[in-house]
Order: sequence, then structure tokens, then C-alpha cells
Amino acid sequence: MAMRRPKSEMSPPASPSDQRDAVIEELQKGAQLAESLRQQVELIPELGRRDAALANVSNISTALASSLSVLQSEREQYSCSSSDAATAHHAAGAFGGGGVRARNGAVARPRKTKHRRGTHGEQLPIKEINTETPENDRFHWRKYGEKKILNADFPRLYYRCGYSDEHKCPAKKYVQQQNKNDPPMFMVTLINDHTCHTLFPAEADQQPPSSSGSPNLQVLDFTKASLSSAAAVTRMKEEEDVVAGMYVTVPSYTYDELYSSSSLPLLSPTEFEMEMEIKSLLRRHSGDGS
DNA sequence: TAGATTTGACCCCG
DNA sequence: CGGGGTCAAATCTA
Repeated sequence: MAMRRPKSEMSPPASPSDQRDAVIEELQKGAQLAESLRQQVELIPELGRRDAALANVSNISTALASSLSVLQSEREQYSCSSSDAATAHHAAGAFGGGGVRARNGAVARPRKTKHRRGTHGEQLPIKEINTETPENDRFHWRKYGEKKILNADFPRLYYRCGYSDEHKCPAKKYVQQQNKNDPPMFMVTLINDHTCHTLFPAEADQQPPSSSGSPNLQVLDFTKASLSSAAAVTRMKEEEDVVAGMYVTVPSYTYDELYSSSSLPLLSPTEFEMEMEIKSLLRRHSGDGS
């Protein structure tokens, strides 16, 4: 497999926590701006344009929320070693090989009792977001279930972090379609923060790793969700002028370009992307008059 | 061939 | 007891 950069090489040189706090602050400002932007957008008289713009704002909010959550949990990791988030009700697929069941035949599988539904005692970090692009939140998710929900027109889809096994990342999300609009709206419920984010993306802009990639993935998969590959985002933008995607603006340089050719203080790719988002947001907010 | 998805059974909680 | 969440074998797909 392609070489992954070891974590040790990537650690920020100076004061990571200061940088992180600064980014968190910026993201929070960004969230406020997104909200005021949303109010402005709602005044757009043309339905089509308004919906598209609202979708963009919604995606920005999603991006900011997930970015914030990443950074905040990262900060917790740096500040103390208690990884309670990771242990939150995660007995993790430890069902010792249960009974065998043919797809068409019902065979009772032995199951161990375990805590379910995290509502037992402790409070799980839960966020709800409405978006048209539930997949675009920069993380790699693996679907593990789908369920018809009472009084709901659409089934609820269950995803867990694609690294839940390897890194015991407890993050999960439920996605439920809300309506039949052209780009339908989805309600995304995020449960638990990612704890796998301390790892870094591969040089993903060379090719889409997609599924048949390395079996021993050590990095975030930013393929579909993919903020991380700014080059890929650029390509995407050029090809289809993504409106509903979360990458509404494109940085003029990529992470690799920036840091391979300069001695700027090194941000992690995640932090780099957040900075790009904030800049994009601010640029749009102040300059998008047309 | 390995990773991702599908899907019905299983399990817990209200 | 029913609804919601999860498991895991079967199946799909790249």
C-alpha cells in the first residue's frame, strides 16, 4: 500500500491546543455567520435559487458542526487521557461467532446481553442536522442497518464510523429522509464524536480509493465525503459545479501544495480544511452580492 | 478477493 | 408487546 505518513511526523510544531482553540473559535463564528446567512437567504424570492442556497447554508452548518465536534473531542484527548467518549456503550461487535443462519432460514443466534440505546444512564453526545447531502460530512461511514420507522414515509438508515472496529471509534449516525423534494431533505442524527480523527488522510488526491482500497486502512477515508482532497474538490467543482455539496468554494491551493512548498506552520489536513471552509464562508458572506 | 451493503432475526426498553 | 437499534450471514461490487 501507499505509504501513510506516520503520526509523529504530522504533529503540529508549536502549540497544537492554541491552534485548535483558535480554529474552534473561528468555527463558532462561522456557525453564527451561517445562521445569519440563512436568514438572508430566506428572503430570496425565487424558489429554486432560495432552496439551493438554503441547501448550501445547511451544508455549511453541517460541516461546521462536524468540524467543531472533531476539534472539541480532539482537544479533550489532548487535555486529558480519559477516553470516556470512546467507551460510551461500545461493547463492539464482540459476539463470539453466533449461530449460523442461512439467509432464507431463521436460525436462532445466541446473543449476549449488552447495553443498548445509550440512553441508559449516561448522556450521549447527540446532534441533529437537516441536510440534503447526509453523506457529505467528511467521515467514512459504514451502513449497518435500515429500519422502517413507524409513521415515517422513509426508512431510517444506520451508519457507524468505518473505523469503529479498528479504532473503536464510537461515532454513529442515523439518516432519515424527510420528504420527497427533488433533492430530498434528510435528518441526520449524529451520535458520539469521532475518536478516529487523530489519524491523517492519505494522499487521496491521486485516485479515489473507494472500497477496494487497502484492507488495512490507517487513515480517514475522505473519498465520498471528502473534504480532504482539495484537488478532488476542485475537480468536482469544475465538472459539475456542485451546488448542494458542502464544498461551496474551492481553495486556490491544496494542502500538499501549500505545505510542500512553504515553511508555513503546519496544520493538520483536518485543520487545513476547516480553515478553508471558514475562509470560503467568510468570502461568500461578505462578497456574494449578485 | 476483500470491503461494503442488504436484510431479517434478535434484543432491549418503554 | 411493539418499536427502534443492532447483529451478522448472505450478497453485491469493484
